[in-house]
Amino acid sequence: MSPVAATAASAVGDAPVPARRGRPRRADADGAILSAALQLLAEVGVGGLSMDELAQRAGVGKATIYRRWTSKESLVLDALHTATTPIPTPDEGDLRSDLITYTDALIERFGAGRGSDVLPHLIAASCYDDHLRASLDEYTRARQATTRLILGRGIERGELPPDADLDLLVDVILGPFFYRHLLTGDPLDRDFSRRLVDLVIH
Amino acid sequence: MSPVAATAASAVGDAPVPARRGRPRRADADGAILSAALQLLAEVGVGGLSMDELAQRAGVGKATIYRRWTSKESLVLDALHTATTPIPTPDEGDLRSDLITYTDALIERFGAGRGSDVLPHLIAASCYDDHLRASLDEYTRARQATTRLILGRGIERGELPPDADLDLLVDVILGPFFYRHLLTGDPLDRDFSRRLVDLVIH
Amino acid sequence: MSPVAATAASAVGDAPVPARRGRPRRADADGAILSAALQLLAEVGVGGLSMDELAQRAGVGKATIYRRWTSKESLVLDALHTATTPIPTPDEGDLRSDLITYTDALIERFGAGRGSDVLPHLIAASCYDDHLRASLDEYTRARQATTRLILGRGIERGELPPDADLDLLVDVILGPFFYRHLLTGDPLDRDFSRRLVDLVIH
Amino acid sequence: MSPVAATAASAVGDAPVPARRGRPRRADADGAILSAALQLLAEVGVGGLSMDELAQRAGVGKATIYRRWTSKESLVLDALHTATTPIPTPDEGDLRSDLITYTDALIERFGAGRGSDVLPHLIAASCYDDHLRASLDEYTRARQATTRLILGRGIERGELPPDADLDLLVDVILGPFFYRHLLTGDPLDRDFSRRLVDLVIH
DNA sequence: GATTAACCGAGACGGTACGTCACGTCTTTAA
DNA sequence: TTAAAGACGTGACGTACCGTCTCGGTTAATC
Repeated sequence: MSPVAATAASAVGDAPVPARRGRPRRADADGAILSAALQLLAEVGVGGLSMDELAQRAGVGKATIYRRWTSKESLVLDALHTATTPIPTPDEGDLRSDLITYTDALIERFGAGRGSDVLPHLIAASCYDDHLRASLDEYTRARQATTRLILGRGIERGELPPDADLDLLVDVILGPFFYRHLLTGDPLDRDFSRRLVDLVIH
Repeated sequence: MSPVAATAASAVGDAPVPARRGRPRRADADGAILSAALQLLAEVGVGGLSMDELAQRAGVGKATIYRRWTSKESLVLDALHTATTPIPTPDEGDLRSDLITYTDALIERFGAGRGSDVLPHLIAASCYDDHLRASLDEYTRARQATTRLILGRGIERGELPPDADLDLLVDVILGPFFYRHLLTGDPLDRDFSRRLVDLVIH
Repeated sequence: MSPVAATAASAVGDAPVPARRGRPRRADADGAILSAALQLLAEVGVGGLSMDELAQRAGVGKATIYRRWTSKESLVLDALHTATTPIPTPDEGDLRSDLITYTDALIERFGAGRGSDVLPHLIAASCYDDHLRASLDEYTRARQATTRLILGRGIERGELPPDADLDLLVDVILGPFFYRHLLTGDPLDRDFSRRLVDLVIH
Repeated sequence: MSPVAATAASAVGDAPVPARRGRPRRADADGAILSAALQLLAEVGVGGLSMDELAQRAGVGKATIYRRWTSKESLVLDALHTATTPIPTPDEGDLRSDLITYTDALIERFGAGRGSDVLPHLIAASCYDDHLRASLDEYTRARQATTRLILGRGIERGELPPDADLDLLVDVILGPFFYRHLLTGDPLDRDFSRRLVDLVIH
């Protein structure tokens, strides 16, 4: 989730200044808040992160936080976003290699937060918060799109039959990762990703 | 999770009676608490379930609850357990039928709690509570065992190769269900389970 | 006891304004709390006064109360203070008259709270709470000072010998009142005060 | 307060045994409870004395305590009683000496419990508990009776006028002690008792 | 000897109040 | 107008005691 109602002068061109009146928003507040949030996340997890503590660490008023994010969780999601470089879509000319490269990257990402309460907490919170649900969905959709892109290239290359059920294949590849991460706790390693990929593409 | 410090004569033999001293626990309190919890769960979800309200509805002191469960979530898990008949392991002499029967039952179970915050909440809470984690794992393991049993029969019948990677197949079948339920929100229906099963068993 | 951390410009000079930052304390909350406390005191005494009930009656959060007073008892003392006009120091030009006037006023004050648990409760609580002890002492000292002032004027007028043991006389006059009020329960009436005063000043 | 419903064969004579049926009360339980109470009183005062802790220390069930005393405070009063030898009535043939001897003894008794919350707590509790009030009154009356006896002897010896207001004198002597003990905290020492006695008897 | 009744220690019971914490909002003064 | 500060009302938390009530077991006096 992006900051709410960002000043969004954004676009390159001229934009004769939106003529915002009053004191301008502190430019560095977003950064201060997000990095304080990351620090706290690492220390106490989402469950232990209190907005009072966060505001104090960021040297910011609580209202400033609520002016920019609608909830703790959407802020957390943003914080993670800033700290996370997107996983690139591999394109090595070979379906199996691409899938393995991508799933290995996924594993690494999960591994970093192993034992963390972040994703579980966000999923739980998204039950009550539509904005958060939407933001979380963005990430989910992005991962699906990447996987689907890889699979699509496989079809183009004839590595998969043209009528392959891509929607299903995507879920079959990604589902087991999240299942293990969230529920079984079974190890997510390179061996697992290879066996999974080989199963899916025969 | 079973109530804390269950009488647990447990061990096989006769066990020379633990000779429980003091006033015994009210036998019907567990039931009263659990059914009040189920009622509240249906009304307000896990997030809205307060221990004060629960104690009042169950006609019980708060201490009585905390004496029997270590946390709200382990209680919730217990409540769900009492309200849930286990999904039987189908055995229709045919791998595909068995898998579809089982996954359809899973879907129905998910569907019953659609939009519910229960599973997400339990997963999140299990990050902080080892007992809860263990209890939740029981359920997870039970589903895996059932699936594995179905697949094992398939091997016996020659419907799967004898060296099939059962661990992986189990995750490939169950993973996508939880992935959709927890993350994508995509529909879980009979069509999905058939496509998934057909993919997995060729 | 005054509210904790009172704005307390206090000091003599101009004090360059403490420049209190943040939202100021609700000005009327003290009054609302104190008058709700008085109402509850009259209904249920100190022992029956619960902070939850008090907060609700005052239309205030519990935290707001705890922000301003350290304990129920110091709050009670404050409440009584606001509801109590100080007993004026009589000055009728005659020692006996002054003492009787003052002791009669004391009796009336005691009588108002007859059967009340307020003073006993405050004395007991002051064993654990130094702030409360100090506040309670203020009242005690004020009564002693008034009595001593009356006696001092008596010395000036020659009604008492110049070397009279004022400290002792003060305790001899006030002690029996509290002794009866707290311990014996014997009546505190005008007759008693006259006999006491006559004994003390011969 | 004596133990509730004491077997109370009491009266000297015959009393052909009340023929109590059932198991007799444990003879040593009273002692165990009282001494545990004294120990706890010294450690944490009346306010910090919990019945659970007391029962545990005495190696006794809570019901056993409540069978013998109606309240924590009456038990405390009893405990103090057992630990306290009564102050003897001095009779040295001289009013001043007798009073000073007695008041010095009183001071010593107060001094032992200096800073203690016992008397304040008992006074406060007696506002709600009539039994306790009565028990506490016994002590108060006993002190008054002793003082009055000393003064009466003084009248007999002609050291006080025959029409002296004994009720008042008693309160004038005892009142200041309790006033200082409970309210002012001023020192209670031999000097104080001498000055007080000399003031009262001229 | 069997029965009965009151006691015993242990500890669970329904309650009530506690003081703390975090929430998201509101209200100041300052920039 | 936004900022930092921090007080606000709300409401849940888990704990600590209260005084009562079972339990399974004694320990007498009565039958």
